[in-house]
Amino acid sequence: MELPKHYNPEESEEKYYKLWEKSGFFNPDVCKEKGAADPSKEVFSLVLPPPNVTGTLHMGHAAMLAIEDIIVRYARMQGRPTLWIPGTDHAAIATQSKVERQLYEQEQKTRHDLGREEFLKRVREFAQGSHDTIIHQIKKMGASLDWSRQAYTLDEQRSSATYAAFKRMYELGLIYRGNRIVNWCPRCSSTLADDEVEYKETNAVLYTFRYAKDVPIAISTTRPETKFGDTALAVHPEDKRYREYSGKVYTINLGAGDQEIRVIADESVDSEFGTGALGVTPAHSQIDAEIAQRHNLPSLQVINEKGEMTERTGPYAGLPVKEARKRFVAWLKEQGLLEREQQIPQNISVCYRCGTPIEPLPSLQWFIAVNKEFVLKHSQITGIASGSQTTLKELMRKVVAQKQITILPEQFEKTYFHWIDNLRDWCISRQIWFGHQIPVWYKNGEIFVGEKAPSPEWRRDPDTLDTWFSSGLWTFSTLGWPKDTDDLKTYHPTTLLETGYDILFFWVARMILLSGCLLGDIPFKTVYLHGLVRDEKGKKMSKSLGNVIDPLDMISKYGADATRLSLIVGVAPGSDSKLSENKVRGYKYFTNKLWNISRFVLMQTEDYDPKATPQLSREDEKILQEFRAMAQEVTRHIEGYRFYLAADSLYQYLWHTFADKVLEDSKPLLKDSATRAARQYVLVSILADSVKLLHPFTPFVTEAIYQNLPLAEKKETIMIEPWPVSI
RNA sequence: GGGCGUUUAGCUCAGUGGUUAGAGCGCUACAUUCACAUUGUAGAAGUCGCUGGUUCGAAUCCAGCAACGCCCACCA
Repeated sequence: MELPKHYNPEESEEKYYKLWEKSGFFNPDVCKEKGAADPSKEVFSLVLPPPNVTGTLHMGHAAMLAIEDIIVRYARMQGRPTLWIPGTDHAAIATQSKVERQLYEQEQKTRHDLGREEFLKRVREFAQGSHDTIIHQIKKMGASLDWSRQAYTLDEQRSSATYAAFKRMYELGLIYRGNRIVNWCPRCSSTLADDEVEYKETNAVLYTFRYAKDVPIAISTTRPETKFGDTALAVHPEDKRYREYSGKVYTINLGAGDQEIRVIADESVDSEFGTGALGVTPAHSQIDAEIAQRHNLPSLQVINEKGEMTERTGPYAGLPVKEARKRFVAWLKEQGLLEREQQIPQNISVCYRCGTPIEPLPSLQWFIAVNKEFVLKHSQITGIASGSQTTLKELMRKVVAQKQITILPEQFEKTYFHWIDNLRDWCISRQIWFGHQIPVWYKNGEIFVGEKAPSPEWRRDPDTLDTWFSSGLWTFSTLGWPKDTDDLKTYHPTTLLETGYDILFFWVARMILLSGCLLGDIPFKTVYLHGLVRDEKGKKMSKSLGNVIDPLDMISKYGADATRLSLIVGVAPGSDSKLSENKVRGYKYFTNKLWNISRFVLMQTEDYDPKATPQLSREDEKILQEFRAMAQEVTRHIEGYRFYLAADSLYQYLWHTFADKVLEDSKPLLKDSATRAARQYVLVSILADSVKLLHPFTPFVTEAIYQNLPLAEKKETIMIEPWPVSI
């Protein structure tokens, strides 16, 4: 059969993805049924990190899909029962803000103008649209996901898992409600978890002033307007300058009534900074709150959830913080209290979603206690016996420290431990509407935890859960938990988690926490982290820079196979990579080269008998041996997650050995009837095994070639061909 | 402030103690009715960041330094 002169990706991609879906082999149950998977072999399971339903997929998603599909197709060709679960994430804050922005741009309305129900309807519509686009894009990449098991963090089953998880952790005493300093985003009007806060370098003014003329110690601050909430003045215990004042109490008036300021000594004060004295504002600073706790100081809230001054601040009440700062500094000057104004660089904390500066506030919120002891009933965790006491932090640390979970590349284990060691309680309540509404009900000071109210008089907590709480259940909520399903027994813990290093804390660590707590087990055995896909200059791709390369664009211009290769080759695990259209084009040339290699072989083997076993020459043997050596090397690279080297070896071999040397040398031998049959055998077998080795990387072109090969026995699809070498 | 990483050809990157350091892209010259011009052949191009050490031998191991990048951290 003769192939067309140039490979046409579009045609193959359309045709073969349909064939694969129809075959059912994406589903391990079908593979077992039809004999394509060996039930006695170790299962391979992987969850797709669910993309956010905030829009469309970018090159980072494409790279993730390429890597995971390589691993999954390889496992499947090993004959292992292989499950890759697809799904999407509702991404609470991200999605809600996106719809809010649209609503404001298009209709100048806020979510409050629509009301909770109507607004949520809009968000759901938007999410559905994004979902459909995303699924289409995933399929375009050739990802071999089991669509029969598709999940969504906010669908019925995942929601009931989320509520069940909350209830169990509440009963274990690990979820509690508390009044604590939280990271408050005034724009989102919601709390944020510690790791949802980012830092931005800015220039700030450091004001040095005295509370009053008779207070002997000046303080320095960049937030003078918070000083109405000060209840102490802290100095270092060793600081000789201030030792004599320790314990004194001053009554001051900053223009909003009397305040008592006690001079205290605390180790946490840096005597080198500013005047070496710190105004303690327990209500608006985490560190001050800790000092206040140690010294039993009262806490006065002077800024509210809207970022305005509270009633307590008298003439300043109702003013936005910036305005209050301006007026208060002017007042300090008038009073002759201001000693110095100084420009300093400062890292301010901002919301990771909208960039608005964070306002630390005391607030009544739900938390997960990471240091609290609890009894782990059934434990599969090394070093923690069933029924023994542990803490979430200990559990998270142990599974990695004892190598029950391996993180690759290894350097990220250090980052992980560093994070665990600094971990504080996780604030999981959010004051937004889109998401899982907290399953807690109130009536006359009583609390009931459950998905449904015991009777109609109970009022539900209006807040929703942090999106990472539900996605943290992903490895088991997708398998049917809290029900004890066959899927859960068969596929959990999952074999591998493959994701970007940027969500190591957000997601990976949370999955370890929640799986450990709720199942007493690890969620996955290995974590493989990939880096960011940047533009050709190494800049982050972003709409505002106009340097975004769209995966669908690349696929339609150069094909999915070329796009996949361009995201794999030259990309070291865990490090960022650079992508240019030129690189994609280069791999398009390769798919075409492969196509023409096949065209040549097929043209030379029209009279080839696949059942014959011709006598091979020494040269023939040598060529086959060289191929086998390469095939083993490729296999070892895949086993070691070195996909960049595996793909490169195949590229080198096929182009510069097989095409440039073997095929060229074969031309005379094919013309000679004495050597023709043996050479045909050599070419067909190397080509057949090569497309199998390449199939995980470039599934479409290899399927197209496979379907045309003159083989004695052929499967329905190359996808279920056994891997041609073992190591 | 703490931690992590990177530094090899113009560009992107391989190469974890052993002969003259490799690939892709780019560049130069030549070829071409041949499976493929989305091609082939040949070629130019590197004091392997710097300094010192270990060794018969170092891009590779060790120490120090430098530049760049990233992560964590509420010097208020």
